[in-house]
Amino acid sequence: MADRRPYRRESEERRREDLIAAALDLVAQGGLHAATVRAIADRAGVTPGLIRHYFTSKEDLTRAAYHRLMERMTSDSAAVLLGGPDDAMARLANFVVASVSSPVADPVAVGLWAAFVHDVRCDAAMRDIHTANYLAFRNMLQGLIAALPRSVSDAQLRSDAIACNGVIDGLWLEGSILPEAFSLGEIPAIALTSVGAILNIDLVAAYQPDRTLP
Amino acid sequence: MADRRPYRRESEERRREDLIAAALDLVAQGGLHAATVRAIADRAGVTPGLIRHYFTSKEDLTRAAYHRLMERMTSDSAAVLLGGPDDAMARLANFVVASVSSPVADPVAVGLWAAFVHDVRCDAAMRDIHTANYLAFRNMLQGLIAALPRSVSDAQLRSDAIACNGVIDGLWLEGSILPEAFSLGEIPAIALTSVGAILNIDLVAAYQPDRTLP
DNA sequence: ATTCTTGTTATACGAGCGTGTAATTCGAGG
DNA sequence: CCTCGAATTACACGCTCGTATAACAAGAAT
Repeated sequence: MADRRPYRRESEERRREDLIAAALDLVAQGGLHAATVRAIADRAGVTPGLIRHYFTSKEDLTRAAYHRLMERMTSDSAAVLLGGPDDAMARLANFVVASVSSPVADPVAVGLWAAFVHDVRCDAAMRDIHTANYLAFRNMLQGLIAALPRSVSDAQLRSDAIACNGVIDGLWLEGSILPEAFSLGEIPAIALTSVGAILNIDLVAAYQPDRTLP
Repeated sequence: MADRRPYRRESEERRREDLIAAALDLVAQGGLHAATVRAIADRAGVTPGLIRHYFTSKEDLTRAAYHRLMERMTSDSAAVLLGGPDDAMARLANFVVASVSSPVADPVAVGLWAAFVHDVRCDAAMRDIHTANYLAFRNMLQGLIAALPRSVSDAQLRSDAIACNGVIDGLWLEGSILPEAFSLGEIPAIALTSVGAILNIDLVAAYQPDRTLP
């Protein structure tokens, strides 16, 4: 037998990582139907058979990819809290702005996220992944709200967090799907004003953009 | 040849209608990949070939289905305005509640909507459909806000509409994807409070549920 | 050097996809 | 009642899908 394709052995972690990244790239670019086993393997630089060596089925890979996506989105939002100001209002304001700005808010990210929504509804494992990450995000937000110099009941705190999460998600969605419908900085400004109105504080004045970046 | 399937001739409008409804049903139930030409034809009670007689391609049918879906969602929200109270605040309150309640807010509807998001990003025709319907909804909301007894600038009115639309969309999304995470009536109540806070009015008191229904 | 494990490639299979094209049969107009 | 256009069915084609399985080779162990 002539020329068989040469290859290098890699760690399981590395291979799973590459396959997941390839799958997410393809879904982002061409939707769910573009992420076929052959295309994923090709982009990851391996042959299709290898996918079934690391994932029991394509569905298994899909779940892993969704898990990774949600992790990335939550951590991108949380990143802004590290090294930021200490003031509670400023921290909340920065978090709100980051959540409706790039890279969290991004046409590709929304398309990617939407591709999995149907499965979240129908697949229990997918729903668990979603629930955990949704609550993680909301609790992060609730923690920031709780740190504000106000005194409200626990029930009120929960309602405030849901409401603020709602307006952030809604603006994230609209700004990402239809970016050309809004002027530059319009969505972040509206997000600050709205969250401020819901919590009855002046978030616009509290916003402290990161001056360590150009 | 023996037994060929009997059939009745129907109007073009009726056939297109049935095929679109069948496609939407299938996407809602099993995602985009479940809406194959064969499955659509089967559900519509015809044979696959007929689809290409009324639509130039499957993509053409997909666009028509998305158009129909968006129409339905907007008109479901608008329906609450007909025959409702005359008071501007009450009209807005009812509209807000309807937008985050069944049938507008519904797990199936969200799954259906999400299935098309990727195409909206990549297909110009799909994006046009989306833009038109998004703006129609937002303008309807803006009209309700403009009718309130307040005096604000046009720019402020636009910002208010975007913000209210954002919180409505966000709550619609979260309540529909994860209904079990909220208690009964929690989402509508939060929607009223939030929109009221953004507009600085008491929407909760203004809400007048339709008493003609049981 | 040689062996052995197993990560990796190669290849095949059946099912289902969207799409063309020809054969039928419905039902309206004469 | 007959005719005839066209709505509808029937069928085949080429392709791609996810999966199964066998052959191979890389690299650590000896």
